[in-house]
Amino acid sequence: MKNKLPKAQHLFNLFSIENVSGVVYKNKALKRLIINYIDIKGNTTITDLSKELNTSVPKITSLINELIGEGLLKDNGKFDSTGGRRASFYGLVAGACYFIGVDVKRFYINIGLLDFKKHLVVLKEKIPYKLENSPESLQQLMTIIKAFIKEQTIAKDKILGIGINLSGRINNTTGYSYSYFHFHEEPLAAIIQKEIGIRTFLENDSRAMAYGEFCCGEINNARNVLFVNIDYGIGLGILIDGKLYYGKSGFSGEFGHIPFFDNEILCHCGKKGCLETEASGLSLIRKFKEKIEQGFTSSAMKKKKDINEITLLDIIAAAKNEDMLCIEILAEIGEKIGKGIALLINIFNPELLILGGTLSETGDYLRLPIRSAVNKYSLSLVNNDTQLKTSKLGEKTGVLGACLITRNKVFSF
Amino acid sequence: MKNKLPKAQHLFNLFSIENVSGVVYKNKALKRLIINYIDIKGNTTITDLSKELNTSVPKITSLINELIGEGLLKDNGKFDSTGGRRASFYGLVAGACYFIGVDVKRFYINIGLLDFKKHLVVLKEKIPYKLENSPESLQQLMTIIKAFIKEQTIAKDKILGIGINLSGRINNTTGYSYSYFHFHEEPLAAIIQKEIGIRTFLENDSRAMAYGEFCCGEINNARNVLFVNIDYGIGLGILIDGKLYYGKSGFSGEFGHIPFFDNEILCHCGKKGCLETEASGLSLIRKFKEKIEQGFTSSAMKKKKDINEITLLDIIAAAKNEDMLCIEILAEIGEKIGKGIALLINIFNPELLILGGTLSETGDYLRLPIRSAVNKYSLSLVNNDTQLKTSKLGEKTGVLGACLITRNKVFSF
DNA sequence: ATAACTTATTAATTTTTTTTATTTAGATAT
DNA sequence: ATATCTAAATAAAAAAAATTAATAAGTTAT
Repeated sequence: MKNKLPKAQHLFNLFSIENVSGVVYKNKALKRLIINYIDIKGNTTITDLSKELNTSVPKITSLINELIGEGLLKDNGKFDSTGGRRASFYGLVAGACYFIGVDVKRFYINIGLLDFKKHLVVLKEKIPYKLENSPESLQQLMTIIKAFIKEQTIAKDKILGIGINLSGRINNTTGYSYSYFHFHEEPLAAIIQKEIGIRTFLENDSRAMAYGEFCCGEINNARNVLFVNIDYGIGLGILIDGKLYYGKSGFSGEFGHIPFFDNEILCHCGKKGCLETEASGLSLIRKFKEKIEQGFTSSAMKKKKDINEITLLDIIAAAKNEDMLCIEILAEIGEKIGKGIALLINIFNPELLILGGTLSETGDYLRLPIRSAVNKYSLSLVNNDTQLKTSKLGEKTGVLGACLITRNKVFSF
Repeated sequence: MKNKLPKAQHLFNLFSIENVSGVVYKNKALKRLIINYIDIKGNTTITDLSKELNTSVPKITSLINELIGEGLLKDNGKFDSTGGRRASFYGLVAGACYFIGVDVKRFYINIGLLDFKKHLVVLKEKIPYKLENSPESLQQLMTIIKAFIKEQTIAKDKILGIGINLSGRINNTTGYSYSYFHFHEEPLAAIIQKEIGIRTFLENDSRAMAYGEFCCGEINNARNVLFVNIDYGIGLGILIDGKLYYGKSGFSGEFGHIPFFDNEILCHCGKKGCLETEASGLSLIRKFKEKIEQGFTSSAMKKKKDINEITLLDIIAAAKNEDMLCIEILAEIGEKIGKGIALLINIFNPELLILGGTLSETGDYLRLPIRSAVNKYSLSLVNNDTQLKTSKLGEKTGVLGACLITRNKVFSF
């Protein structure tokens, strides 16, 4: 039994509780709890587990030994003494299994490989790709994923799942995507899974980023966290009591399309007055164009011939280079985003609100107007509770989230 | 042991898991699970519990017998046969303990007594009371509660807790009320508890109503439910996965004070442009006054000399009597509330949204404009998921919620 | 009416788990 | 360096719980 490498099917069986009952069921459940606890706490001792899980030391000992035999845990040496005999501590085996995360952006893809210990062992950023709602674009996406898998040196059957982030309406349970690649009767997740041969899960991009940030960012034990994804659109990931909130069909967090303005700007969702029409990357670009057409100048235009080629990254770069026009528009947009965020704080009273997404990388140019609008527009007793932070994980966030959500799905954590 | 009536302290001990471990802990935990399950399912059989809790039949049998001895459960006869020997079914003992719920409204109080089986055995509606932020008003509230307790014929020590609903910011964990009766260093809940001698918990009114509706209304197994309390103000109770959502300090659901309008109307919270300034009972009354002052007529004014004496109930009554002015204003307000609700639906993608509170009793006059605004302003894919219902529990809602939340607190369900 | 079949309950047996006692390993004080 | 203390790990004993078997109490088909 010893040193037997765990394969995909083997691991699924370890945790599946179908058709089991009685002692077998209880042992499986306990093993899952052990893994879960070590997953959160890192290395742990038998005594600690015994207290935490209200189970006797000998029982924990025997389960731990089984888990070691199954290749999921290992003995990582001894803790420093707490006055008596030193305790062995046990941790997850990093190479027990792997997960792939694919973060699909508008103009590129980030893709990564996560091991069992939640380390992102491979991360490829900004692979050129243009997200379009066409079968060709979907085919291209799958080609990129397959190429990535081929590059990996680990045993392929140790890859237990693929998580893919898309923007728009995604039902994570059924695997349907409604905003992109909705060509067939079959759920998109199933189509991709068939093509690649590994269990595949879809997730809304903002939600995945929220989870990545929650697991790997500085969250100081916060359990109720909002993640605002400020990109071309504006998305929201909601964590309640440490768990992602989906809503009935996984459409929660459509923050960008709340009716917030009394304007006549048509949103790409078909409605008017959406928050996104005046507080998003898209509206930033629209305002930038208007200003340029009015005769204003900006360093962002230096390298471009056509104004339609301007991307968010150009404007961010220009702002960082002290370009006045870009800084001004950012402040304008920030004030409106902040008003929207004030609304969220009033409704959720969260411990932490994280600003993420491409636009959040402009730093203070966006953060300061957001912060002052939040103070202005939310109840002070409520907003005093909320820490406002900017994501520090950058492009990693979405990939991490995709991997971690997949990991949870596979193990039903 | 048999027929020993449970007293308050005895019941607390039954469920407290402090300073216990090992087998004792596990048995207590299992007993709690049994009670919990019967609480939700109603009568249950030993076989059913055994499957549900993954515990052997003999073990469940012995625990059930203990619980019967402790006066919490009783044998309620036999189920109809399912093909073989008929199973005994066990249910809660209604009179095992009681809880008091106090729903404090602006101009009256509703108060009730709930038994262990969640039946509201006593309900006194509309006890005259004027909510003012003064020590006298607090004293009067406590006097009413004490009088109510005195009236009850059950053993006083069977009343395990009192729940009190107040509007405004309430921290249910610490027992502080920030909007009303915030006179002392000590939490308000502790002050009342000391005066009355029974464990006391505070709750935000909308949240309590949400919970009352969730437990006793028609919710069709929905787990993510929003309850919009349309009264003088506009509140929101949020249920996520069947549990009340509080936020960091219990200030979640400040829906009435989201920055939603670009107006100059000063809200009682101190800010401008709150949803409440144009979509609430207060704004309804303000608009009504404006119209009357402009020379419009209404049957609601017939019985009143002073326009300042008009209450929400007057306007509701007039609308039900086909008063055109009131109906028009209701439609106007409904449209705005609906726009606010559209926002909630986009963010929460709930299975169910319940309209409650005094104003919801106007029926279609308010519901129809709300419904059409919801369709107009929320994403159709998202709002297709959401059932919109009007509360049918009426004044009971808040009292039920207060009792049930207290019951959960006492038993840490 | 009786046999055959279901399912619940109870009793007996076996297995599992906890508890308690013992041993091991290291820290600290003398 | 040795005795004393603390805490972990292991072993043995005791208790608890799960199985399995047996019985009870019904229904349904013949």
